[in-house]
Amino acid sequence: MGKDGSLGEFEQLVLLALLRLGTNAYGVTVRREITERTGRDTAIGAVYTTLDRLEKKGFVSSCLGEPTAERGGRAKRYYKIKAPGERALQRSRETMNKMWDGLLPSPGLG
Amino acid sequence: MGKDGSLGEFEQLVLLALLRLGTNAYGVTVRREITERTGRDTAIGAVYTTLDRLEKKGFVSSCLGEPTAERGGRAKRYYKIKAPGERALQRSRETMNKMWDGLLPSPGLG
DNA sequence: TATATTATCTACATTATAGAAGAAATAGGA
DNA sequence: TCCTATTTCTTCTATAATGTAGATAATATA
Repeated sequence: MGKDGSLGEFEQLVLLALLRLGTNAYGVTVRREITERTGRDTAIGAVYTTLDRLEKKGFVSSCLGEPTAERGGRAKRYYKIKAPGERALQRSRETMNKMWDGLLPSPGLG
Repeated sequence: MGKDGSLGEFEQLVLLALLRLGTNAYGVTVRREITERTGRDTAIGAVYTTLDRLEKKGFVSSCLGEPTAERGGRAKRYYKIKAPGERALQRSRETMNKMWDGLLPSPGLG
């Protein structure tokens, strides 16, 4: 994170996935949400390391759930975005919007 | 750059600055454009290293201009975005849009 | 025991950031 | 004129933060 608290590209995708998934956000669903929605093929390891870092920064919180009665029903670690995370996300969006503002329609873009 | 050619956050800002500046895009003006428009204070070194990388990837081209008759009028290196750069920029934007889609208005965001 | 689902660990590549140093121009006074 | 200061800009070097991915481990049912 920059000294100003700005987020990286993938960090933003992960935070957005948390928002979309609501109470069902854990490693595997986060990865699936990003892959299905954007077509970007991400490794599961990338998702976890990013979630770890976001938690260290105080942008998300996590808690371990209960195992479920199904094959491979290992306990999941659920993640939730926190207020500072939402604010950082919003700032990143606005930064981009300001740079894009008025740029479309334009030759070659749009 | 990811194997898929995705751009980092700052790389996007720099490419957008090139688009905005047109024929007057060089290190110093790129930095100024980003700082003034987004409020994000960036070091000049960061701008140059990013421009270098983008050129190596074939996303921008550069050429050295003529010195100008003014104090400190050293020759500037002018940058221009290339078609692959514009496409990468557009893809990055769309990826984010897909994740943001339908998320606003939402409690805490907007 | 085999297989499924998920988490954790480890290592490395790519991007981001910043400061220091260098190059090349004019300004201005001795 | 010549020297030094100052301005503008680029280049170089080093380090921190993010992105990526594979291997390993844990824990559930079949």
